[in-house]
This record gives sequence, structure tokens and C-alpha cells, in this order.
Amino acid sequence: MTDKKKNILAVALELFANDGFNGTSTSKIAKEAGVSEGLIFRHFENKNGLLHAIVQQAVERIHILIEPILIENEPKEVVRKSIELPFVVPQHEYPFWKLQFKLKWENDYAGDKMQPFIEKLTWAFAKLGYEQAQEEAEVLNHIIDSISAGILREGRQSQENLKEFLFYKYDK
Amino acid sequence: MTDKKKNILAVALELFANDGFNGTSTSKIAKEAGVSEGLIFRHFENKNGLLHAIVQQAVERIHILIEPILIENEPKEVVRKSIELPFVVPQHEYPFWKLQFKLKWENDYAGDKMQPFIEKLTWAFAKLGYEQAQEEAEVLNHIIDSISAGILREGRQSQENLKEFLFYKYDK
DNA sequence: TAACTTAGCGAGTGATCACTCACTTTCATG
DNA sequence: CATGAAAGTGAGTGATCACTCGCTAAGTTA
Repeated sequence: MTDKKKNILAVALELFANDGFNGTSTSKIAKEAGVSEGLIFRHFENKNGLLHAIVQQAVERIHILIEPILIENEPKEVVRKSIELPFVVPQHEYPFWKLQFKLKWENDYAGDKMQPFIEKLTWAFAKLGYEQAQEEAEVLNHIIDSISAGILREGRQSQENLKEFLFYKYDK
Repeated sequence: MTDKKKNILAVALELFANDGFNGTSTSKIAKEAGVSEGLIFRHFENKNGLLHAIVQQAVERIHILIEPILIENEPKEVVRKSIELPFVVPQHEYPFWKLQFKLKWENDYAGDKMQPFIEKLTWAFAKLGYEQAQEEAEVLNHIIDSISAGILREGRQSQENLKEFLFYKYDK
């Protein structure tokens, strides 16, 4: 992977996350990345291919984030780490995740990459003696989803108070 | 309000919700609405004005939805109706709300129109003796937010099981 | 070093974009 | 019925869009 190709990917990610896919022109990407416009199409065939290359990383990035939860075998720790999930995302990855959350609203979006996570949560709640582990897991997943969105839009600090509250609430 | 103007608004709403603002051309709106393209600009000045006219309705529509909750003075009923909120949205309004959820990710989005709702929820939880009413309200609001998104993307039935579960969970 | 592949450039291309404008039709009111 | 305003048209407009192509520069391998 050449430097220029990396530049294109990084700039495109930033612009797609901020201005949307249709709101970002290939000429603007080229200009900000310091490359010729033609190079984008040499490397990625077309604009959709560029988006695809970016989205490709989603699966691995999600896996990196949730792997510590998946291999955890202490139920209480599973719940605790799940609550912590939105807060451990590195700040420099925010544009990437912002784009992912945006893409959820595109018609041809694949989802749901969080399924293994939900299953692990269900397992944890069952172990902890919750009566409806499945629903409990889905609800906590909703909370995590919406908190993540809040963080990506308004910053980590806007949701910080909820972290401690959820620790307390799910620890009883 | 003339019929053609209504047509433009209805078609634009549908297309904006499905294909996004930048993904929808004024010529396509005109064609599907059965009007000349020039009429759009006579009525709404420019494409942004058209979007603005649609978004304008958001405040009133939100108010219609949450008013029954705001005037309720039985705390338990406030919580119950809040949980029910995502499920009482009329199906024909889905495109409208889908667009609203999409617009949350635009940079110049105003939000947060749900503040009075959160305050009422906080009041209800306080009345019910919850120790941290504020956080409790914020968490339930997150749940409702994410469930709503799930309904708009995958249909009401995909979240139906959570409704009863939440009734049960918040009734104890 | 010769031959070949990949990286990179930048001036095009037709299509489509949001928007304008001169014009006609419809409609309300005295 | 006359008149003026509002509604509606559709052929333009320049700008910008995603994308192409002929070319050169840089690396790689025999």
C-alpha cells in the first residue's frame, strides 16, 4: 500500500463521515489528499469501490473492539466491559465509526455485525440468573448503541455520567 | 397550499428519506411529483428551502406524539406511555421519521427536541422513588431512541418483544 | 541494462446538477 | 369582464459530477 493510496483512504473516510458519500466529490478527495483525481480510479475502480474499501475495515475493527468481551468467561465482567465499550473507542477512530453509523441508514447496508456480541451478552445474563436473558441483552445493546451515537455526535464527556450509573445498575 | 405544492413536499420527503438529501436531484422530485422543475424553486426558493420546509414539521409532529406524555400526571403512566412511544408512530409517518434520524448525522443539525420529554421522564422516575432519576430517564430515552431506529429500519415487529419486556421491567 | 509492470498525472468527456427566466395559464376580486 | 397576482411551464445556463485515456515516472525482475 503506497503512501498516496493511504492518503486517499484517510481523506475519503474523513470527508464521507463529515459530508456524506453523495456530498463528497472525488475531485475534493483528490485535492485534499494531494493526488491526481485519476489515481483514485486507478486504485479503487470507482467511487463506490472507494467506499467499499473503507467499509471493509468495519468487520475487523468491530472484532478488535469486542474480542475482549467474547473471550471473557466471567459473566459480570462481560456486562461490565460491554457497558464500557462505547468509552474505549479511540478518539482518532471517531470519524470511522461516525461513517458506520451514518451508513446504517443507507438502503443497501448489510448489518448486523454485532450479533456475536449480543449472543455473548445473552449468555452472560443467563449465567447471572436474569429471567429473560435474551431481551435483557437486546435492551443493553440498544443502550450501548444509542450511547455510542451520542458520544460520536457530542463527545465522550456528554455520556460519561451514564457509565457509572450503568455499572451500578447492572451490578446489583 | 396548492395540490402541486403538497405533491412536491410528499415526494421530496419520500426521496430524501430513501436516497438522502444529496442523493436526490430536484429534477427527479419534479418528475415524480408531476410538476415542472421550476415550480420547486418558485415555492421553496432553493433545494435547501425544500428540506427546511419538511424539517419544519418535525417540531409539531414530535409535540403531537409526546403531548399525551407531557400532560400525564400519573408517574407510572408516564413511563408506560414512554415505552410505548416508538410503537404508536403511524406507519405512514415512517419516511418522515427516517429522514429525521438520518439528519441527526448532518453537521448543522439542531436537536435536541426531546428535552421536555426527558424532563418529564425524570420527574416520573423521581416520583416513583428511583434514586438517580436523571440518569434513569436518560437511559430509558436511549433505549427508546435505539428501538425507534430499529423499527424504522427493520419494521415494528422486529422490536415488539421488547415492549412487553420493558413494561415488565419498569413495573416492578 | 532491457523489458515489463505498477504508480501517478492532468487535460479532457458527456451527463447531470441546482437554478433562472421569459413566458403562459389559472384564479380571485372589484 | 377587466386586471393583477399567483401558479405553473420548459428550455435554457454555467458549474460540477464521476470517470477516461494517453502519457510519463518509478520500481521490479531477468
